[in-house]
Amino acid sequence: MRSKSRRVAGGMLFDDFLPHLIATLAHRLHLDLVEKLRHEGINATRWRILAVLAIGDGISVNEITERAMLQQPALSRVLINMEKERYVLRRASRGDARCVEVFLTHKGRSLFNSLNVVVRRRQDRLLKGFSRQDKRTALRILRRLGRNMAA
Amino acid sequence: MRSKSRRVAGGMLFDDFLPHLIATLAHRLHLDLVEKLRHEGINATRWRILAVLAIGDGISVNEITERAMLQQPALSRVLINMEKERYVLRRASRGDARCVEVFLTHKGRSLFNSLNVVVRRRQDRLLKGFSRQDKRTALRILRRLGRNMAA
DNA sequence: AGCCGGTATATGAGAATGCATATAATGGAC
DNA sequence: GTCCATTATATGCATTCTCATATACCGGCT
Repeated sequence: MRSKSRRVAGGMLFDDFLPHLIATLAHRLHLDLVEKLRHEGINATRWRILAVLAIGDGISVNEITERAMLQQPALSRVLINMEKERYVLRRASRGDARCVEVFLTHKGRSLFNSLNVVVRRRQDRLLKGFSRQDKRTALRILRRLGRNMAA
Repeated sequence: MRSKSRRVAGGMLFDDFLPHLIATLAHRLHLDLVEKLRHEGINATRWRILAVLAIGDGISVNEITERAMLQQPALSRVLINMEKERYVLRRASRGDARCVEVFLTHKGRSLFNSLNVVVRRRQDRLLKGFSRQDKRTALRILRRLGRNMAA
């Protein structure tokens, strides 16, 4: 890569833009997802919520907040709306009346499944040209980045 | 990785959540950046704009729209605000009065430079534990993903 | 010159988000 | 039981984003 000495306009070193590259990638990944979902009338936030619930529902708002990396007030409102639209069901916990337990409805689960089909199709495009080996490497690196960030 | 046959709650295949993993990574990258910048009172959108202009300014709003991957109305307003705060300078193009040419002011450029220091410091944490070789690989993969998406 | 389709930017209205704070419920000290 | 610090969720307000549309300007045609 030899980026250390590559220059761009203004005499800045290319390395100075590495953060920009990563930010750009993150934004691209986001836009890619958003575009996939727009036709289905759903946004990235809701999609992450659906995925979290598909992995395991009956969890509290707080729990979803952490798993979907959202802020609690935002999540609270989104869940209320998603309940109005019958994608999820909110129920006060028996044990602790402060907690709201959230469940995927059948409608919500089948939305997630059908979105998954669409999303995976485009995901394939993202990995176009990657050999099996490349994919393994990519996944390993992405996970590692994720872990470093979570730490 | 053998993800093909790994199962999670609800009998779904692990692969079904790959898109979720990628979306999660993108969101994490975004949050990481946002956190880095919050203390400086700036958001991810403005940071990408500063980076684009630092690479080369005197370009039109349209041009920035593409390079920073924003929607034009959003960019228009942000630039107006950034001009009020003296980070950029907007000037009607001499050749084509429809176009607005945008320049970084000295204030804007030094903001970008100081942000870059902060951002790169945390970037290092992101790559903690990566050997020189690993970094090269990571960069290669990130670029490749970016290219595939842009295509 | 005057009209017109096309292009660049701005603006308006509504939804989403972030931050601060209010409400509701818990568990424990007394 | 009652008071209080703590936890879980909801709400208010200001800001930002998205979508649709308006305004301003260009270049070519007549």
